[in-house]
Amino acid sequence: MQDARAFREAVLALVGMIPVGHVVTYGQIARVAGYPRRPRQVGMVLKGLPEDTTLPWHRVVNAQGLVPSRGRFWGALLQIQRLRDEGLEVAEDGTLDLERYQWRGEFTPWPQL
DNA sequence: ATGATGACATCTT
DNA sequence: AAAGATGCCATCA
Repeated sequence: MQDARAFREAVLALVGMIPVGHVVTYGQIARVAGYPRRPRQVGMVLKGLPEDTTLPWHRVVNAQGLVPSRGRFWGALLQIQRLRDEGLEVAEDGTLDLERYQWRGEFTPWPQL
């Protein structure tokens, strides 16, 4: 590990690069950030985000396409709501079609945003 | 300081 | 295919 603070910064940066209408998994973020074995810490970072953050944290889901881990956490409903607002089809359970929505492209800063 | 917990993933029964 | 075990490490009690 290099630095917890740097890790957090990297994660936040990547999350902000997720295109609208797409989602990524925790493992994906961790891997691209350069920390292949720390998907969990990614979640820790997001948990620490302020409520008024502009970061699209709702576009981060687990590897199964299930929104929050145990089905319902503090704001699963909110996350699902937001995803739907962006035009994604999310089931009541919070499950969604990863094959269809997972972002597979490069994580680069928005070309025009 | 030690031990338990967790917005997860992956491997092994 | 489904359930259990392991890895990981920052945060909390």
